[in-house]
Amino acid sequence: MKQKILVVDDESETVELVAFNLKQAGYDVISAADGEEALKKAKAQLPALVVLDWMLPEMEGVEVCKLMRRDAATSAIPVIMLTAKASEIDRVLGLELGADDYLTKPFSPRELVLRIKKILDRKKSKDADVQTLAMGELAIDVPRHLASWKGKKIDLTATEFKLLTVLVQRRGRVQSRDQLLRDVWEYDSMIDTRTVDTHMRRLREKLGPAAKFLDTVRGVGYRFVE
Amino acid sequence: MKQKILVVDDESETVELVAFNLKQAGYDVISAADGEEALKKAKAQLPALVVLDWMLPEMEGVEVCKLMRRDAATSAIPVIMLTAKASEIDRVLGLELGADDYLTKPFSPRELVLRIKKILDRKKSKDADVQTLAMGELAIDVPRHLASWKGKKIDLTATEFKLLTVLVQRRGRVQSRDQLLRDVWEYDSMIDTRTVDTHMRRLREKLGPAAKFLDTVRGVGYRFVE
DNA sequence: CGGCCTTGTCACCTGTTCGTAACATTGGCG
DNA sequence: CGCCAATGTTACGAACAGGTGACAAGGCCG
Repeated sequence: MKQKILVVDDESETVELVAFNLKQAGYDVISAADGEEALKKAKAQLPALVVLDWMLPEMEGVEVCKLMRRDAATSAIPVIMLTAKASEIDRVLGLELGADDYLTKPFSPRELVLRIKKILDRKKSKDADVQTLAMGELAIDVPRHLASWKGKKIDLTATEFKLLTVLVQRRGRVQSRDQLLRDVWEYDSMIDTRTVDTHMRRLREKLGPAAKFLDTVRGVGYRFVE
Repeated sequence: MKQKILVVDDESETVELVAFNLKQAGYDVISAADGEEALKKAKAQLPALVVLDWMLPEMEGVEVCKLMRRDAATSAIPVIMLTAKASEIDRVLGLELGADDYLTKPFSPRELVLRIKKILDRKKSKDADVQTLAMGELAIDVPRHLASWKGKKIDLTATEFKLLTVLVQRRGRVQSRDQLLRDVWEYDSMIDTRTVDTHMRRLREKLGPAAKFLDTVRGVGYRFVE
């Protein structure tokens, strides 16, 4: 089964050049010429990776990247950015955007293919074992939506499960209530930050002995102990 | 503090040979003769690195490696595999297992030590970079919201932590009370500048011996000595 | 339709934290 | 040496943050 790659650029030459090389390398290619189209296709077709031009009409490539990260359906799709200015590189790779790699224009199509391959390979191997997280006796199976303690299943609601997953994935680091609201409840939820507390309580209740992993950091937020 | 290395092999000669050379090189060595024991010790003692024989009774070295990777407690520990067959090399280093390096038997103990050193050094320099401020024995980890003195955790409230962070980030330079109020308490707080003094006192109290870093500059403000 | 589960919001309560003021000490300077 | 301003120290009430129980508004399913 071929992996699908979405190429986003408003210059049709660039798209064609990239598409040709990627097809040659054995990938399926779909394309978009502006940000809106890109988002729609990304969400509808769930490509394995997105090649995204920094400069786009209407919406900046930056915006597209941010919005993709925000939507749970597309947040895990790797993004490679194409940029004209080397000076933007820091922002691209930084946490603000979370792109996985970048290339400055003009770029060698061959190098692009190589980098794509590297990212997809890395991701494939990660998916294989990272989808089940184990913390001592606490196990979390993300795709199957199952959590268990010492082999015994724990019944969690959708929100509780997502909250737990987010905390575990960032174990060690403290997450503020706002951050959790953004990442668990999706964006601009007009939700009271105290709601997080309530869900933490329910989570703790259900986790029982495993609740010891959930740490409150007064004045800051919550953390899953390492 | 010596780094601990776990050596796993069912042949006691090999273990002894390796252990001898590693001790000579300044490492602490623990050993295990089979997979189960290896997993137990890896989890309990959290060695800095594991040397793992490919062939083990009961459980294959491969299995041990996979299981270690799956448990969050041990997933970050580097593994070096010892294998008899050169043909297995691809699988070992491949993404399937995620070993960090390999050696084919028979191997030169000297080379093993060199490779271990290389891996541990690489890892150390990686750990040092992110957001962790270290001042001698005083360590501050911003995302984890942890402060420690000689490895021992210091309990700080949110404001104390932020005050310390700001001072450390600008170590060497004197910060006026007004500046600290702005940067730690945010916006133009209507707060008495003497409040800073009180917090400095609390901070000093909790830091104990590390309080020597906090310097009062009479008539000006405070400074974290370099 | 009715009951059950989920979820967001309150209100209440507790221990902790914070800001302030009052008092003690220190250090610079004449 | 003695004074005064700056800083250290102590104590305390108010404010706050987080835990907890209760509840109502949906949503889902039989």
